[in-house]
Amino acid sequence: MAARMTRQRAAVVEALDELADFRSAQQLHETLRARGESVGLATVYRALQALAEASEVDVLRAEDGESLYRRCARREHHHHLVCRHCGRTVEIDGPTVESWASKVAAAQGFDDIEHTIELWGTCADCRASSKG
Amino acid sequence: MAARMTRQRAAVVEALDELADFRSAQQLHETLRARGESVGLATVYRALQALAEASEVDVLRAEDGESLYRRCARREHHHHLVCRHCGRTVEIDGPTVESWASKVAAAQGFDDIEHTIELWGTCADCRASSKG
DNA sequence: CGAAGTCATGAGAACGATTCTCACGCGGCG
DNA sequence: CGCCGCGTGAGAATCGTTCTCATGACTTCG
Repeated sequence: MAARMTRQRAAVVEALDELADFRSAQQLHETLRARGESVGLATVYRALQALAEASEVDVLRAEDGESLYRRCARREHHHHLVCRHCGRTVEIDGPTVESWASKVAAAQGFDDIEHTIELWGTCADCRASSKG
Repeated sequence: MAARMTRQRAAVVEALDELADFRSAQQLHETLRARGESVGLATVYRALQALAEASEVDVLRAEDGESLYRRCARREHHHHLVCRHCGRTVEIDGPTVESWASKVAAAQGFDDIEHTIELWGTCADCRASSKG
């Protein structure tokens, strides 16, 4: 049942493992190309989709709507603080937030609650280089 | 400097005022068509863009990436609890969440923090009709 | 080892939302 | 009332993503 492990999928996973930060499918595709690991773009998308379904990677949407992927350290529910310039990512949790979210939603009679909580900012490095 | 008030823009604003919930540009376009208020799709997009810039409407991204627009009661920062089926929306604030977000971000050395906090769920009505 | 079946691949087409182009027309000031 | 410039709209263009379909790579079975 598990997805067949092919050269291409292995390459995608490997690339994700090395890049600690959120990357778009297209960026990953280019990275693989640059490395000589030729993989079709469609395959990259499929691999990412499969990984996302298996909770092997986290997905989030950049402000322009592009999907970004990342191999996270923990598979449990968590959120991210992401640098909007370089993609640098810090995993965070917010137990307070979680309970607040479900409380609020329940109070309004809503069910099947999901929440999107992402923080975007400029990391110290990017701030330094833009001011330098 | 202010945008020129044309029949088309007025129509978009009016439609937003009547529809309390988040709607996509395309839905609004159809609504206007249906009413006989013929407005080009491009114009709807432009109007919404202008309104969003002026903070006259709130924008958020549906799970599939489509942009949804809504005329909110308050112009101050707030969040939303949205029914993913019908778009029904409840405005919420989370003072706790706000401070948590900035604290966490600052602790990591991030600047220019923005946060995305949206709650998605199924409202009571949609739950009833899907179970009926 | 070889055959057959299954699932993966990849190039390009298709898609859907959004933006752009550009000729034309309305809005508002003088 | 007339001019100038922004707004409009139809369709083309863009861009990320998904689909199609012929081909290729494993697996399993003989």
